[in-house]
Amino acid sequence: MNSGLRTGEVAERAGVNVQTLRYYERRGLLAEPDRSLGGHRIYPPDTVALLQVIKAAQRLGFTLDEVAELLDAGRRRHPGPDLQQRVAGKITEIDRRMADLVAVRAALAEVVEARCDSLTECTCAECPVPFLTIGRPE
Amino acid sequence: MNSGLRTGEVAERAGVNVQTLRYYERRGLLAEPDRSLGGHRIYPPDTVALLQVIKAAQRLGFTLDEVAELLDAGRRRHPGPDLQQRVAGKITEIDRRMADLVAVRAALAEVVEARCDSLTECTCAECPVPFLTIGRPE
DNA sequence: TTATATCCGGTACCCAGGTACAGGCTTAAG
DNA sequence: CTTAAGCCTGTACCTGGGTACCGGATATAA
Repeated sequence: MNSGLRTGEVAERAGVNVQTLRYYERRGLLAEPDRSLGGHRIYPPDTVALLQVIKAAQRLGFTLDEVAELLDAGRRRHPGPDLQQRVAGKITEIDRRMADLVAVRAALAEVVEARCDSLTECTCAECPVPFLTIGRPE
Repeated sequence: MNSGLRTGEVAERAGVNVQTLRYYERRGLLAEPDRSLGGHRIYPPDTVALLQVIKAAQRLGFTLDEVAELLDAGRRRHPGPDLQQRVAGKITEIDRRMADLVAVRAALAEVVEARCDSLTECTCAECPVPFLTIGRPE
């Protein structure tokens, strides 16, 4: 009787669109759930948490493919250095991104402080197009 | 004789595709340049720098629309608090993003340290699904 | 002058990540 | 039992940010 949520319930609780559930299923992020006799999906309740994990990872710049990989690298036990390695790689990536953000934040803060009037041809001698050198291509 | 670059030159120097120049023109990021008698675009040399600004801004998470706005908010003088305001807004956004990154970095570092074996159901008591609470929806 | 490299505009396509719609079946409440 | 709400599959479409291809015109060097 209890446990088992329908698509609509899962979607609402996780704050995603119903279609998105099916999309994630196709993409391999959500396992195919059991079905009711009539063919309706019945999700285990922790699906909501899983979706939150997915969304969190996504907000942090992982693509859906990466999320999928991470999840199932995690699921097939035997820790393996696999997950460890991926995670380490991601940390490096994050560090790079943070460095970029720090740089741009500084640049933007300068723009504010100096009361710059333009990003491209600011007239205040002190901030010669601060954007130019930021976060250059890898 | 001198000054005035052709699409190919600009593209190469700025490290972008030739098509991208035309695309940016359509999007209003690049002004329509002068043309040769035969109709070929002739760009002022600082276009290369402008493209670098655009690319930098983009890497930092501004959409092309935002970049376009920022650029022409900047171009029409009378500094106005307009640019200042937008920039301040972006700083706030960046702070949020950095906080997220810091959080996830910490979470990932824990995963590594604790030798977690899964992101969703790690067996090591100390790291109960660290991802879950990170960077929640605004 | 003629070959070769570029450029032109227009249109079509690509990828990621969803979202919408149509037409039909299922489920839960009354 | 009826009926509305919800779900099903399949397919089409959307946004953002480009990229590719076409047939034809231009530019430049030998």
